[in-house]
Parts: sequence; structure tokens; C-alpha cells
Amino acid sequence: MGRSPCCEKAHTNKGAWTKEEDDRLIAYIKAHGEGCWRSLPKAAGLLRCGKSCRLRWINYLRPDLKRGNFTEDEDELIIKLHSLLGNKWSLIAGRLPGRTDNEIKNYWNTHIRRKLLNRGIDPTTHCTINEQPQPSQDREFTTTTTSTTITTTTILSFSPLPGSATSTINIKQEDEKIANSTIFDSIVKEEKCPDLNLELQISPPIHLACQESLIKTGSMCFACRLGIQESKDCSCSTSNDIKNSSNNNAGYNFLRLKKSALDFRSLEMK
DNA sequence: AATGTGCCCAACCGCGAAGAG
DNA sequence: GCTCTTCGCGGTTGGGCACAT
Repeated sequence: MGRSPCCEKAHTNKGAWTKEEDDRLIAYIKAHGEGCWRSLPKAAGLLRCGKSCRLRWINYLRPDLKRGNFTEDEDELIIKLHSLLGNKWSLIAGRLPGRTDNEIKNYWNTHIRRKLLNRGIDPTTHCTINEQPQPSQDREFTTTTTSTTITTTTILSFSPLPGSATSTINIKQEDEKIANSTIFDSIVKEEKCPDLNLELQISPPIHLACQESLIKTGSMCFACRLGIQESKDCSCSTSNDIKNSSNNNAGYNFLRLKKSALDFRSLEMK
């Protein structure tokens, strides 16, 4: 059952990287590009496993990395993203140019956790301490669908951290995996509590025109309710103004994040 | 100056997902 | 559909450093 080791451990260095190793790795990647991590160490003349090389490059040697302290804005952004995404460090890192998932994870554990505790906020649940989150407030994005081929839409209604606008986001999931998301700040509900209040609903996928129709009229057409939007039977999308407004969704700005703040497809770093 | 303690962060480990055959 | 390999992610570890005693 055991996995084969990623490399020949007996002949690999471990621990801190030397300047010479760094130089070799940088030179090799400059010449050949990233990827093929397994074969890279041998080709680059490094006595390291591919995994170690990848980590060293991504977390330390990449030229686009931003070194130095986190700014107050970055702090707040991390907190907001963590309240939405949980410990999805790579996704959070994707929203912070020049920062790595490892760096953010370390920073969270050493600074932000303490900062939130000092504010009286539980860093795990983002609720005020002494207040247990209710089951419906579970932030987990995992969903159950009747078929993995069905694209599901998870609607998260939540009240963000104190001082932030209340918003509703839709996170479209494909094959039970977060693939994309769209945020509407036009739906503003009365804030129920000053802390994070997540309500998770699972429904068939809703395309933008249908969603806006739902917002404007409070109902959806029959096709949409069956999850067959964008078919010729969908009447939501026949309205030009709705269509146009859907296409012009680029202007939304949620949590001061510009367009595609939570577009998970754009979060890929590689 | 020596020792103890706590913090920080680079690096490691194990697991799951994705892809290839 | 199954097995094997590779990659990427998140949790954890431990060495080094700063500060306190």
C-alpha cells in the first residue's frame, strides 16, 4: 500500500540549501524552465529530491517574490480571505502577488492568529470567542452532488468581519471542486451579527442572467430550477438588460477586491 | 558570559488529486 | 477501470535567532 519514495533518499542532501545549490537550481530553471521536478535534480547536478527543489524555487528563489514584512492591507486581506476560504493557503497566496502559500501560512500562525485572539476573534471560526458557530455556518466548501458530472453552485450568504460590507457570493463548483466564483455586492442583507455568519446552500448551477433575474424578480424560470440554464427554454436570459448587466459584471468590487477576486481558475500560480 | 525560553520560518513529510499508460 | 507515477497542498518539525534571566 505504501507509496514509493519520491527520490532515492540515501543519496540526497537535506536541510538548509547552500548558495551553490541555489545557484545551480536558478541556472537550470532559467535555462530549461520550471517543471519535471523529479528529473530536475539529476539534470541540474543537485543531490536533492525533486520535491525539495520545487519547494526551494517556489518559496525562496522565484524572482517575482516579494520579500519583507506584510503590510496592514495585506494583513486585512489575508484575514478576509481566510474567513472565506479557510486554510486554503495556495488560494489565498494567489490573491497576494509575490507572496507564497508557505509564507502566508507561517505568517498566519505566528502573527495573525495572535492578532485575532487579541481582538477577541477565534482565528479558526472568525466568530467572537465564547460564541460557537452553528452547524449552518460551516465554512467547508465540500458538497454532495448526485452526480459528479453536474456542476453545482454553492451559495454562501455571510456577514463578513466587522466593518466590512455584507455581501453574498456564489461559488460555482465543478465536479465537487471549486472552479470559479462570482460575487454580487448588490445583494445587501441586514447584518444578523457582527461576526462571520455563513449559510451554505447547495443548488444546481445558476448562470448570471438567471441569478440576476432571481435577484430582481425573486423567482427563476422553470428551466433554471431544473438546472438547465442557457437552454432555449430558459426565459431568464431573454431579457437584454439582464443579459447586458450580467456581461458587465466586471465592475463589482467585493471586500475591495477587484474583478475575479475569487476566480479560482485565475489563482493558479504555476 | 552562560543558560533558558520563546518565536520565526525554511524545509520536510504524508496525503490526495491528477495524469499517463 | 485499474495501477503507477508525479505533482501540489497543508500540517508539522526543528534549527537558528533574539531576548530574558
